[in-house]
Amino acid sequence: MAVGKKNYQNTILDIAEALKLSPATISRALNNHPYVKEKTRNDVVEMAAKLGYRRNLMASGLRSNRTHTIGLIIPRVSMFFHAEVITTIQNDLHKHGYSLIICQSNDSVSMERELAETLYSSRVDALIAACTLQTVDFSHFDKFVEHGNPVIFYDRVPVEDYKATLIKGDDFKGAYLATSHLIAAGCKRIAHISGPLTSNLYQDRAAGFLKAMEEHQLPVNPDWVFHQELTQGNALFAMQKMFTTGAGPDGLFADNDTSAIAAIEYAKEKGIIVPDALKVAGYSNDPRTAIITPAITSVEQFPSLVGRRIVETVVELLSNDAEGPTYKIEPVMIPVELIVRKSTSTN
Amino acid sequence: MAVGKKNYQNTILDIAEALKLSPATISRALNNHPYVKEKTRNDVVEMAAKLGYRRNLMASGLRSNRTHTIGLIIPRVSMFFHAEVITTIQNDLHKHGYSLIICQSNDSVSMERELAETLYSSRVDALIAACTLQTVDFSHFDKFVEHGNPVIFYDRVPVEDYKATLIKGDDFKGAYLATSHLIAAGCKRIAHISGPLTSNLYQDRAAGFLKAMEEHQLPVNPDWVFHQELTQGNALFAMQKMFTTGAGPDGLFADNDTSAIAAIEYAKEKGIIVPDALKVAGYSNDPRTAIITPAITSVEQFPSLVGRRIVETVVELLSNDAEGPTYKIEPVMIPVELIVRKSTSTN
DNA sequence: CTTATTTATGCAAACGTTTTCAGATGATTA
DNA sequence: TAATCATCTGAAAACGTTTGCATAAATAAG
Repeated sequence: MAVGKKNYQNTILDIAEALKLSPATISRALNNHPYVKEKTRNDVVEMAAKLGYRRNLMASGLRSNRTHTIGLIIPRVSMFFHAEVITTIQNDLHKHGYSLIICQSNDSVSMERELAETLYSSRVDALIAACTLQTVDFSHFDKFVEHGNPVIFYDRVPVEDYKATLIKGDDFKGAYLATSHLIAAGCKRIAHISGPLTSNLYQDRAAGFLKAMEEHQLPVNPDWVFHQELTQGNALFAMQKMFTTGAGPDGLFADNDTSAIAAIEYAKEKGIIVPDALKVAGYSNDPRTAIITPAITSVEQFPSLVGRRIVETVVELLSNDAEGPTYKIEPVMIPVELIVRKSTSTN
Repeated sequence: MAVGKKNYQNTILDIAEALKLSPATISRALNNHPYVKEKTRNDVVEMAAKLGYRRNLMASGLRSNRTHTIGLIIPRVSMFFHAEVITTIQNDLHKHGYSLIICQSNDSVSMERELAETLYSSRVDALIAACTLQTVDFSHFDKFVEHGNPVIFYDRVPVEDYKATLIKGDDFKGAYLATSHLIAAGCKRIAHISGPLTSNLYQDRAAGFLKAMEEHQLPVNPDWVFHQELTQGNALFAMQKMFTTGAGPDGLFADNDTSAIAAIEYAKEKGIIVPDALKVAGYSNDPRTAIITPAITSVEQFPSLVGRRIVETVVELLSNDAEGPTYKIEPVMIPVELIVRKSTSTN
């Protein structure tokens, strides 16, 4: 049940001693400093490998003020969109020699604050954040900005001006496309299950929805517009509310796929035929939308493109070694695309 | 487009100066050292808050040889099982004051090696790893073991003896339960879509499958046992192979849900009625199994329990500050449970 | 052949903590 | 009152790198 702990360290000094060189030269050799003889460099690299040397990032970070580590704060890793984004971010960052510390806020603002503090303690070179839906105060990110560390917001971004880079999907357009599509498919009485308006995401989607309705002079029934946390339970509740009193809607635009799926399941149970009696469109193109019967029309957000853009931005901002800008003024926009499936078909 | 970079640091020395104390006292106050006066401690904490001080983890880690950071290597974050495990690990570790560095190997052995090196460079206090299916050589983890850092393997674990802690699901039982259930539901000709036998996971599941078949004296058709990467494409290919020549199987046990889902979709397309003509069971209880029609019987692996056990183990091993054991000899077993759904129903 | 320049190395001081050791203060006991 | 002990604090040395400055060796220019 027990085993002893060896504690030998292979440091730069061990290599120096073995080669009768100074630690400074070893450091330079390993960092590809130009002023080090070819042969010396080879010797050093060889000896390092032989001794199993691995740079101590704490020592090097402490001295050089760069950790080659990026922090990431997200609401949950398990959401499809975020999982995809993370994957791309991590892979791409790795190519550039950066590590990633991933933290989940569980959609709690206080946790988000704590995590920001922790990541600051780790002195990450930059911070990537998809904030909580409730985050309206962004002061916990100030320290990074003041310290000159790039901060990149994506998905859920601050509305006010902030010295950070924004990377956002075209939520207005996504909602507009989905709603217009429902209208084109013949829907006249369209409901909207929206997220809370504290987040820019849902503000934009609500605007896109309204714009499409307005353009086709369709009335918006206020009893059919829900601003709520986008959970399965809430969606079922909304469906119940709409379908137990009088004629329900003939079209539904849901701000996420979990809600759309719940709606479909409610409809199935109540014998409401989708898409004949009710057409449904969701958001995010979660893989589940393709599997359920009927498959659900949804808005693709290109998560891996989001991830790629994020890394591009981070790397660019960090390469401005000394005195470059620490953020981009113009937000980076990611396109959206409507993926049409059975749930909105007309025959 | 540009913004200047401020570079003030709030260090322990700033607090010391402001309070006319020595840095040593500040450090002790912040670390709850017993020998520091109540009032002093309060003053320090207050001033630290006022100055927005945050401990520099690199400096502290360098000195104290503890980073309070744990490394995690997994094949992919986007797989449901892993996403759940991660979530729990991260949340629970955070409660104990540890951060988590998550790395994806993308199921590539060479990437896994690289990541292990990187995490060693970061001098994480412990390493948690779910290895690649192809990982048979575990030497890249040796450094951690030699250095006295706990290594915890889960899901995919080394078969040979290794000075690390193993946390594994009861794969044998899971496969046995699923197969027995198919047999009880009347299946006589059962196929098995298995993963590659390089991994203990699939060895155990294969054994469980065979055991159940044997117990009921059912013959195993070698043409209906596939050892392959568990992708959608491979599963479709397997289905095609089984159903284009002669009478296909009347039962299928798939080692993951992606394969089970692909099988259902193949069956739907070819007009093979599930569960009447073919019963299907999967593994992992992916949320998609509950949504697809028919819903799929699958083996629940309790990912969040896995995560909880992992953290318990890590914390315990790390609390043996100086000279405790660095691993547990007995593997920690996580139970499984068969979740029965429509895809195996008898009427 | 000297002098300037480039290339290659070493010395030593940082980086911000923690921790050992010793010293100071105050309380308690002989 | 002196001696003992527990409680507090400070000085200084680490931890393993990187890097500015100085110097040495090799090369180029005058």
